[in-house]
Amino acid sequence: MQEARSRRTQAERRAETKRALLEAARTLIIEKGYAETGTPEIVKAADVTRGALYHHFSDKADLMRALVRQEATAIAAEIDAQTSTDQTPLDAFMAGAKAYFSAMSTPGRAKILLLEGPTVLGLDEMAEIDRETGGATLLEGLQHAAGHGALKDIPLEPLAALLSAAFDRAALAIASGEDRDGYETATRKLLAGILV
Amino acid sequence: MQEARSRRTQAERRAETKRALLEAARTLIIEKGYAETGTPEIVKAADVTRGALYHHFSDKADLMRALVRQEATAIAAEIDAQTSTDQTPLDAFMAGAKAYFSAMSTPGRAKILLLEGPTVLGLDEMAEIDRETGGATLLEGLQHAAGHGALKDIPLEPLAALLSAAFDRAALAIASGEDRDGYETATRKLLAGILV
DNA sequence: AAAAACAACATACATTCTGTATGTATCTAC
DNA sequence: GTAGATACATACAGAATGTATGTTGTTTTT
Repeated sequence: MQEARSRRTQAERRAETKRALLEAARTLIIEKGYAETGTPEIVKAADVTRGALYHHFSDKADLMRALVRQEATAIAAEIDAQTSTDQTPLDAFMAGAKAYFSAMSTPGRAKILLLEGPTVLGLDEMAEIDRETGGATLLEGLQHAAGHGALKDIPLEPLAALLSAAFDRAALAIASGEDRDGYETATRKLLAGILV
Repeated sequence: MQEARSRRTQAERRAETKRALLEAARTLIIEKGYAETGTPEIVKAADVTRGALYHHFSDKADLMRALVRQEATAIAAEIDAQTSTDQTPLDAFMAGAKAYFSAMSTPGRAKILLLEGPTVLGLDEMAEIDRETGGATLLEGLQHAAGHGALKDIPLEPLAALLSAAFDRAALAIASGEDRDGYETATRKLLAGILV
């Protein structure tokens, strides 16, 4: 006869184990960084064994990959939820920027997505994850604004890359507790300059 | 009686060993990344032993620190050498940006200073190295421009951080072989917008 | 110029991590 | 209820890091 605890479906076991691993990895990696966090430590915090980890993820980097995807998806969802009705292009961009700053302020997210992620997975894969989870919004916004006559003679893809980097930097600063108003003002002025 | 090869002064031995270690580490870390490059591999390429490495550097990260300092110093020197007579603020900034892009195009530098460095040493220490090697130029330029009436109502330190991030992103793209003209044009437009 | 002192290495070792291989328990399908 | 698959556990091999200790080369002292 089985204990009452037992009788979980495979899908449930799977999901619960992966969840526990991701949560443990998230906490530890945010606290100490990817390289300084060993798999023995992760599985101990998750209360599973290394066997479970390597059953669900091909290696340690693959666990990090899942973590990055999880955070990227969460950010995209939060931003989508805040996308209000369009105003002027400038206001629309600023609304997006503010939503991004807020979403990135969830403790540890900036570290995972902007610091550890790129070195562990590489820039190319990070860019692809960004694309898949809906990160092309900025370029689309610029193209939309360009369609209405603005941004003459500015190559849009490089511009989108520059602005994206600036937003990331602002998000990192704000998430680190630096002057939020200052960064938002500077961001607005930067955007206002090119949107004429 | 000693061989002709012998009779090196301590300072010479020291300098030569450190040079060999830094060169080997540089090549390997650029090629495979910091985490994937082991100290056994580094000392083999440098033709010394791990004992020498740990005699001159407190640990592997300390070797990376020296490498980052070396590249940061080299970049600062290259930019200083190219600083021409001042034109308009916009032209002065663009001259600085172009010099930065060129200096960062030395193969591998962008990877060391913009990718591996921040994760190994942390953002705070990278910022300090930047400061020591003369990286405050951008903020000083903005303050100078602000003294002549421009940049009204824009907090300068956040703005400098945003522009610095944009420049880094451009440098990384250009060093990766992407469209240089496009990034320079976008950079100029971004600067022109705030310099009125 | 020999000896003592010191700096620059070299070697050996203990610990820890990663990934794999193999074994066991739990669940599903028939 | 039994066969097969899936989820997990345990054991192991290889490699890397940092330290402790030994050795060689250089400078200093007398």
